Amino acid sequence: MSEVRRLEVLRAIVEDYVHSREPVGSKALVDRHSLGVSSATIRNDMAALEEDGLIVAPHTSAGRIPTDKGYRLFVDRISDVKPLSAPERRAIQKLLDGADDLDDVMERTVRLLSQLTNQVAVIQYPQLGAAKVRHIEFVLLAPRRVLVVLIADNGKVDQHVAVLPMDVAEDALATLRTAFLAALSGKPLAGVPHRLKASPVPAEPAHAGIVDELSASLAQLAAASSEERILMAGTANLARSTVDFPLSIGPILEALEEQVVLLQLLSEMHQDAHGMSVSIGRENPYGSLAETSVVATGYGPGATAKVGILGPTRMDYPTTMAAVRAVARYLSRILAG
Amino acid sequence: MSEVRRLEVLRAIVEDYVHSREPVGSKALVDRHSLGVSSATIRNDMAALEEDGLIVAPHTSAGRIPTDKGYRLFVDRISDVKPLSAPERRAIQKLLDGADDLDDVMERTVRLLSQLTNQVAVIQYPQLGAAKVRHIEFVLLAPRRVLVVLIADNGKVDQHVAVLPMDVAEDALATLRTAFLAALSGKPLAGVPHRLKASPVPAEPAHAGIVDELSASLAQLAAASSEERILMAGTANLARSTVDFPLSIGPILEALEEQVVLLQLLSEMHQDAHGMSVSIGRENPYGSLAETSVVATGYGPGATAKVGILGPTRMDYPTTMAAVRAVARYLSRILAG
DNA sequence: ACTTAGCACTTGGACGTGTTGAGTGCTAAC
DNA sequence: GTTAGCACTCAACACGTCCAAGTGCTAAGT
Repeated sequence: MSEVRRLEVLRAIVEDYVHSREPVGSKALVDRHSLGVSSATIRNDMAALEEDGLIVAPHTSAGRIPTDKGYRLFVDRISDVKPLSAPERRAIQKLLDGADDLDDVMERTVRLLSQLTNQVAVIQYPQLGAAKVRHIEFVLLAPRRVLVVLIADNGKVDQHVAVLPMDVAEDALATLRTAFLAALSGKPLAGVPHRLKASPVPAEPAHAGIVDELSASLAQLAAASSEERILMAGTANLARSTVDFPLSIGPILEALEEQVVLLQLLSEMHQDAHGMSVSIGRENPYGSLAETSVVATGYGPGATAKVGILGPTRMDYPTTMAAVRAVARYLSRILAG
Repeated sequence: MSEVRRLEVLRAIVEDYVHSREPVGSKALVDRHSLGVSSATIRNDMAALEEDGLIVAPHTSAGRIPTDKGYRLFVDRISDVKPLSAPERRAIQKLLDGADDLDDVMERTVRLLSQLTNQVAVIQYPQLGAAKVRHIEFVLLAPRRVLVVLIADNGKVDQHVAVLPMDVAEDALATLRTAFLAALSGKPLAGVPHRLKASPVPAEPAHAGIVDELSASLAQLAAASSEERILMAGTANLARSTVDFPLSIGPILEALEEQVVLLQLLSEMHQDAHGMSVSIGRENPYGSLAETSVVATGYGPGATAKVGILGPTRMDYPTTMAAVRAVARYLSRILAG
């Protein structure tokens, strides 16, 4: 019983099952693939594969379907990534080159990826802990309300309305801005809260309350800005892929809305040799995503932020992985340029 | 055959059907409601209601369910809005009072409303065409890349990266900023593109290309900023409400991702005497939302922006309308304060 | 030591049939 | 205008039968 043929059989089962969505039997296999042996031999191989926990039969007289473990072996050892078609590559390039804003890039990327894979696409904003303070702006909205704007050197802008304990003049505010800017400009966002606490910005006693309030706002902004965010697209694709299993769509949508779970999931995934992260079915610890696989990869400087897709365990891994990888590469290029 | 009893029967049918999700027959009606007449009489009334197109029978030997027209009559003439419970009111107040940012307010509102109604909640950002330019900022990111930030007086901030045709010094940029600010400060966002075109900001010949580029960026920003945006939450609720009709969820999710459709829909709805807008089933022109009703109302200054929910035609209109109205009122109060 | 043909066995799904119960419309009496 | 009574319809359910796909096993073949 040759070892390599057994893997070949597993590959055939995975490919057929992904394609047909139906358990695949020994007869069907020898018909569709030229394995050079009879169905009886295949049956023996299948029994061995089942013994190893790589495939299961839903019921006695049905064909086999891959288990999570089977998919895992398939992804790790059997499948070869198939490159994208030329038109697909052109589409990626064309769409992403048209973007200007960071927000725009993120949005286009996630839409593109969801269309390319027919799955739900998610993208994590570049992690900003390493980003530095580029600019600070105070804008007087009303006598005691100041819009505090913090601009990071990677183009991300966040704002927050601070309510002051007393009135403040425009020019006093401008002076304060200069002081804050001198203290923080070029410093990493992540260190802002600590820095403000350790060495407060000096101020006339009359303005102490104001400075405190502004410091608090800036600290909060810096924290919020280095907090991670997620964008997603293609949730409608869920409906198609779970059409035969409509119960499961609710929990998945919930998990998607709960960004914390997604962030956790993305950050916990460990990359393989090629920098791709794949989590299959119950490999992830979230019950509501038990039937769901995630294919992701890092992008951008240091490949710290993740971009990827989320779909049913029964998915076309080679093609999906190719799409995710290609998009991430273009994306990194765009962000670097 | 009394006219008022016929409406009473319609009301009973709507209420029972919304509650049970099953066609309701004459016998069940007299059991659950004390109408004071026999089932045979109800049958006559039902026949009349069906004649009027207010209810239909899915098949010969089944009970009746309301038509869109039936729901319409129910909403317009029969139902009375039931006030929210005290705990619900407290929850609204507590949650919304904790918000600071405009973005934060929007997000909290939409989450709250989706939880309150168990439906998909949507909210349209306050329309910004009437907002005015509060502040402009140019931030040099790289030799020829300038982050253009436009701050409106309602607290909304938008940014865009402009790529200049030549290098520019920090101080020259500061001078330009002052010039732009002088020209645009306090002017309505909507008028910015035209204003820049009609009377361009003066510049030394050497900076002409730069000024053009910055003008274009600002014009684009102003246009994008007065463009309408939508936030939504609770899509997972769709799964529950369409559990017996899983085919329909896909198109609805698509429509939700296509913000243009939603904006169109919200803006086209006409308000009733109480300021509420209700669109029932096929009353809206979008095929994919044929089974979907929308309950919305305006909020904020002038009640121009809309907030509301979206759910199956078979929904509890009185309760839903009460929740939407209450949230919109609190929201208006918050934004005004 | 593998491979293969053959065969008995299992079983979900498709199909046909009968039964039931909720619900209707109609008619005739009140 | 209301009601009791009745014949009728039809989806839903429960069975029973049949069939095709698929399996595991055994014995023979290379």
